[in-house]
Amino acid sequence: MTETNNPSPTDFIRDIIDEDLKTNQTAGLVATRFPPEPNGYIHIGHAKSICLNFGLASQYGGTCNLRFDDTDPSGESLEYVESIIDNIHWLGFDWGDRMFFASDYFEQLYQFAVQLIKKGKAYVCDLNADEIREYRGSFTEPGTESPYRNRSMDENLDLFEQMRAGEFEDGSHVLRARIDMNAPNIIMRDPVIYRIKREAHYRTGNAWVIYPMYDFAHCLSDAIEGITYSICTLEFENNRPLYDWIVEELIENNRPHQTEFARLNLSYTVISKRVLIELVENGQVAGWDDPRMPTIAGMRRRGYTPQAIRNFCAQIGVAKNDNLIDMALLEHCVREDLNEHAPRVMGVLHPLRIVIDNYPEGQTEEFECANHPQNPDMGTRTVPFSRVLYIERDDFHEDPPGKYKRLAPGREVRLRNAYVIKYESMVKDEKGEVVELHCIYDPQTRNAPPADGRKVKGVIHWVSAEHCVPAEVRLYDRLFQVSNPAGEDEEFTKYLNPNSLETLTSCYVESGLKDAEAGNGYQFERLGYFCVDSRDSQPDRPVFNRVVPLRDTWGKIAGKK
RNA sequence: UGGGGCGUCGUCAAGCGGUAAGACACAGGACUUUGAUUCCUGCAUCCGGAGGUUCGAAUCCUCCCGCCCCAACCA
Repeated sequence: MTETNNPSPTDFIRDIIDEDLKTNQTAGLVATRFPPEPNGYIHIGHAKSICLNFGLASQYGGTCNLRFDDTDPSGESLEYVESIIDNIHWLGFDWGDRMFFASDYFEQLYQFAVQLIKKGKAYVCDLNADEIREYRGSFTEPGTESPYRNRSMDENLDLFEQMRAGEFEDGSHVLRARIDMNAPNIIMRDPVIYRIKREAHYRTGNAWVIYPMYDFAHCLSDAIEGITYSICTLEFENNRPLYDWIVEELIENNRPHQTEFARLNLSYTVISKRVLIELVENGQVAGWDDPRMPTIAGMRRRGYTPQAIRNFCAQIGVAKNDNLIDMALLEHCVREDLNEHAPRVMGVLHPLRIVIDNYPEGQTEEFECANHPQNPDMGTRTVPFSRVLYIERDDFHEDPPGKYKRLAPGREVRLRNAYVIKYESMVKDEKGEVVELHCIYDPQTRNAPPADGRKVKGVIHWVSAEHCVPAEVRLYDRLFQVSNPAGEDEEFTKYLNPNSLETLTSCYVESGLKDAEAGNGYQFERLGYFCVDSRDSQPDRPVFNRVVPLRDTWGKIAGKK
């Protein structure tokens, strides 16, 4: 796969690796990992991390593991594991046989904990959660040592074994690292590394009632897998001293190192798993793969392409600045890819019936149309033409605004791939609404400019009423009305865009789209890119999702007035 | 408030002591049987602020200001 932009992106992480390689810090190895917790679907923010981790591995001839960080059974499930695997593959990355689960390391991790106890560096604490919090102190006050901090090694070993054996109630005991209750970094004030939780784990079932905490499991999982670069987001920067502490206590050689980068934020949406789960559970979207969701599944169903997402991730770069990336950049990447690859077709979203008065009744002819104006290799297709057509309601104006160059009383316009037609008359209903147009066509203009040299500026799309197929089209807009919903003080749902989905049920698309395959993307000329919905589309009743509209210079001009 | 991190164009982001890349966005223009695509052109005398070091500073030093993260038995 070739990225079209940023051919050789550089960033501070690559600088670090280059330097390490130069000074032989990792024996020439670059081993990364992508470590999702299977408690939700992955989103565009994860894509940034996936592109970084897998990208590094491929760039430096290293490896990137997929590791499920499944140390907290609540909320984790196989469904999520499967969706994550599917989504990463779809994005275009592969981990070969290097798929791992932190839960597979539970026994090893337990033994590491025992080792820590034997070194006098961990103890079983009987304080409850509230008490632990109180003893922890605050930003300004140091913590207080737990009364259980100085238990003997044997007692700790015995108690920890009992914890594992299920002798204690949930929450009654925890295993804590014995570090420093006065540490200015609160994370280092004897952090909890094991808790008792009687909850079935989706993989280990009821084999365990104690589970390791992230800080303990993650760094050791990295070490077990021989990870050289453990790349995570900025909010874990505070945890790095603990990461290093654990690794230094328990790992002799080839210790992994953590490097943090800024997570992605995207305008007009929100990409925190917690919030996305809420949207799904409250029914504010139709599911994890709702095309409005910033999830990989949602973007896929919407019609975004893996290449577009990868290009986007390359474009945004990797740094440590907090950021809010303009959604317009993502849309640009999507258009850029679709412009090159999507076949052109015609579809009418808001149909207006038009009769070509001088075209013989019952006659049909076929036009050969290019599937891509700039790329003849994409071939042609035939599109039927007849006396009665549908055009876009918007392409006719009874009283056209300035610079408008489409159809209007007295005007001529080119029917895309077909004839030039001229306005004759209109038919209105009792409400004064235009319901039908009558035009005449110029037979000389088939594939040719008007013989007398007159210029016809406007070009509009159309479908033949007799041949077209009815379709449903779903128009999507930004999920939120404010650029940074996560930054608002009030509940984010207040800023949901009520018009993020508009369903059009009486659209017509050209006949060739009758059996369009799910997932296929097309450009509906002059409108935008559309993708056959993978869930709801039927052979005789296709459903299209608008991936992204075409850039609309006219809309800007018209919008200004 | 203690600790950690970050401040370069509207949004991202290069830059690593030698005089501000690039992308998106935006604004003009050319071409066009998609008001699309493509193609030109413009868009930070200035790098959070103030001092200082230096022949020379976005890059080094000092102080100040602002934003983000940490007080889950979540990750």
